[in-house]
Amino acid sequence: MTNGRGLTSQSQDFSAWYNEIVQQAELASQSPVRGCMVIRPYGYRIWELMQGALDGMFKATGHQNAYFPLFLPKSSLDREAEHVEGFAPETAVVTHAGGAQLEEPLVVRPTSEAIIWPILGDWIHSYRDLPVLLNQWANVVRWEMRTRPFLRTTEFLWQEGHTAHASETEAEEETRRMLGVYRTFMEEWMAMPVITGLKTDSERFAGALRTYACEALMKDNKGLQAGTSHNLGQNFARAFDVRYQTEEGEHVYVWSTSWGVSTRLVGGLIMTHGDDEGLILPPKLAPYEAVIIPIWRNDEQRGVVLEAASRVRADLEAAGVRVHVDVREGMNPGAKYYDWERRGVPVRLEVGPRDVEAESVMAVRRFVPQATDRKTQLPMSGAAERLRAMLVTIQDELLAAARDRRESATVRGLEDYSEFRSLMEEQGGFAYTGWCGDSGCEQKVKDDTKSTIRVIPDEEFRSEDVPVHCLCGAPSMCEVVRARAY
RNA sequence: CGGGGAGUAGCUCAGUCCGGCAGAGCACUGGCUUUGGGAGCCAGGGGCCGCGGGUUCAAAUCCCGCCUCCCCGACCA
Repeated sequence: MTNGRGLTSQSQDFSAWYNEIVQQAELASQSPVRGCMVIRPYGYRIWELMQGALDGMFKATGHQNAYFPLFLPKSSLDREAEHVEGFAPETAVVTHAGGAQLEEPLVVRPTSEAIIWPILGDWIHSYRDLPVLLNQWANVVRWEMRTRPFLRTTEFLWQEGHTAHASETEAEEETRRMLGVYRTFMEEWMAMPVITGLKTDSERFAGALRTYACEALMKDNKGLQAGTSHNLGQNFARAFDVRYQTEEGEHVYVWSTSWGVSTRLVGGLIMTHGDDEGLILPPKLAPYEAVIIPIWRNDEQRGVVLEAASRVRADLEAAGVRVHVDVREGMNPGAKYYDWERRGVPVRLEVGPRDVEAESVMAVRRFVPQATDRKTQLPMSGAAERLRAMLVTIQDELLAAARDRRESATVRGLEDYSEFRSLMEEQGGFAYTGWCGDSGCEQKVKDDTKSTIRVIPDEEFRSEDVPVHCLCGAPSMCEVVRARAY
């Protein structure tokens, strides 16, 4: 592994470090097709845990799952002008099928608005049909020029929420509600702190009125757009003629939203917590929260130790802990330690003759903050309770550490452009600055520094002393968070 | 599309300059010994040397053409 201390300044090292974790933790591998990715079982399990948590949160907010087709007629994508302009360049188009040229080309969905809205039009007639609150788990294809495992792949897995509402107010509430759901998930499950806020027009979803986003800061001090929630206004309703009849008998366009997070979150997880030894997983998203390593010197000990290990496993499973006993033969305990450390398992439980003798197990943490013991001896009876408490602590400490890291890489109140430039050039990180509101100025800063306005932060993230000047010197219209980003 | 690098065993690569039996480490298979921080020994399996053409008695190696991948840009809600 490359040296972690070099990670903030040398993006090439970080890139190599990232790719190595993806491979060595067996999260993903390359596919024969350019930019596509094979998600391996261990990596997929992490995604499944994410799916489970998110899906529960969607259900709790009244959403239902549905599934819409992979292909959309090209003419359908063309219906919303801004939408087609934004997506057409990166779509894959099927021109031949069934041994013949198709009369109308089919677009492999880059997102599903253009297939969902023609269909929802048939479902929605009356104010009584609203709101429609749908979610879809699916794959989408976006033919990006440059790809990176999990962060930007040609095909990726995601969920996309699509809702229709009777009023603008309701749609806006929904947009904000789901942004909040994402934030809760990212902080409480991924232990990845985020800044929420509004995107500028240039970064807005193609076809949306407003786009909100969750922005996280990775360990190399680059930003990651972790999730977006769009208020689509009546744009898609107009484009696909989706109207409903009000109580008063009027026919009016519905207001809609869409929101999504993807397997990119797995990449975010790696770059938020990983270290020189490999992956570090927050307990809530770890395929195994604990792995038991049995240790023995001879056959007699082997029997005793394995018996004790399976007893511990049974106790932990009964307590709802995801646990695995590593019984692989012909592998030293040390080799197993390294193996599971690379894979980010939060706690390793060593069970050897000494432990059996003492009726205890040795718990060794993967993530060890300052002034914390790496190893803790747990009594064999009651190990489950102690371990559960330890996992809760680890989850909290990971979030706290990630938040500290982000804060120490955050600069506020910067008004001097050359200072800003060298900050982006050298350290990176989040910079809170003013913005005049001009998109030309936004573009110039991007060209000069490769940094972009990540969000216009929500109130709770704003600085106490908001800058009065934009980086260009003009009066500031609002505070913005700038960073180089993935 | 521009700049740079690389294609040889599952992986990482040496060998190419200077043509002469296809190599190493890791991984894999079998056996024995091991196991509290990456095990050791022995035996074995595995190759269109990216593709096509040329030069030569002889090409992984030299020449010509093509293809692919990686990195840095351009692109990216």
